[in-house]
Amino acid sequence: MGRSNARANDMRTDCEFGLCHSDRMELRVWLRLLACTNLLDHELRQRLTRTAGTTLPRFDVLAQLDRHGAPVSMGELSQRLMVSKGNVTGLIDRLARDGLVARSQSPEDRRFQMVELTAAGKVFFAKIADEHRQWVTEMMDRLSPDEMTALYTLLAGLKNSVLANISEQTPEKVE
Amino acid sequence: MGRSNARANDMRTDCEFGLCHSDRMELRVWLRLLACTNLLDHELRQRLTRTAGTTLPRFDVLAQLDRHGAPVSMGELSQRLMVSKGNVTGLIDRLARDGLVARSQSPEDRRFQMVELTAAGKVFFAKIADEHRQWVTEMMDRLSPDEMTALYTLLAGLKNSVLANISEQTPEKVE
DNA sequence: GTTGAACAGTTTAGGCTTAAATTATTATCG
DNA sequence: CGATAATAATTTAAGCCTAAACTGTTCAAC
Repeated sequence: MGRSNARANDMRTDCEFGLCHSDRMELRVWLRLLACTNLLDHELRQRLTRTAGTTLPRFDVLAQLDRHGAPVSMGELSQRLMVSKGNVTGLIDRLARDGLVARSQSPEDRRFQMVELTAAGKVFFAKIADEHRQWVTEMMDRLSPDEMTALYTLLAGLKNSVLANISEQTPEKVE
Repeated sequence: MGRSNARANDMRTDCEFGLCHSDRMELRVWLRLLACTNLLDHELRQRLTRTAGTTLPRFDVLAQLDRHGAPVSMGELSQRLMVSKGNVTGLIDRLARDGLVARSQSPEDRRFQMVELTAAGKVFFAKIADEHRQWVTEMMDRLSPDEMTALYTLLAGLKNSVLANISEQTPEKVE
């Protein structure tokens, strides 16, 4: 924040000429990043709905539970999925209603609600997970392995940059 | 995806909990892309809420209206924003309620509802647009200009790849 | 032990989002 | 001209999402 670099200030003055090529680069990258994510996201949601009658948030929950392989608390699910706790409550409500996950109160600490996949949930997830992975692979098939690696690396840098500037803003961030 | 369980516990350090050695590169890129977008997206939403009492969807509507500079129909807004028409109806309802946009029925074809910024809407948008751009620039400040350019180019390739795989019609290519 | 802070989860109110059904208007065609 | 199709927008039902308030439960300090 206070470290907003010299580059940004130089651009402001250049804006008088209406060009600001470098200054607008960040916005361009952001908008293109958003476009890519939204395209993939919307397509994955539609395919999940049409072929499996489910949604991406539900899929993400199932994937987390499948990966972990053991009961997970609501709070940990919330952190892993990067969504609010209230949101998790609703998602688990609906997944439990459909018989795909099961809740159980922790005997050691009765504040904790532990969640895990039911047998039906495991079967269901196994069926759609492979399809999901194929969809993603397919939609990126025009990028070469080198391009994928380069993109992967650059996104790591971007993520670190954002994380650094977020934790500056909110220093009391957990963990 | 069941084969990934062995490494489940190693992944706690990162936000991309879906990652595993056995997964393909495409999935890793997708999850990292999602992580970057979500981080930026969530932060921008929070700052918009805290500093301006507004939201990203509302901001996007205002930006479109500001850019176009003339009354736009609901349907065109829907296309430009890439959201459903019903969604636009609700967004414009709330923005009109707050006095930031104005509706008017087209005299030539009474099916059309034309929307434009009010004077208050223009003032409001001008105030937050600059802040928004600074936030984005700031959060990407750890990437060099070369890295930004490389990322911008790679994302164009990704966008084209996705577009090619989701659309039967020939998509307009981005640079 | 009692009290109060900290924590896990739920509830609530409001907004965002979509697909599908509906309404109102315009265009087409026989 | 009149029936019908197409179009623009809204409404509806359901789910996703958050912040903030609230309910229990545990724990620590007195």
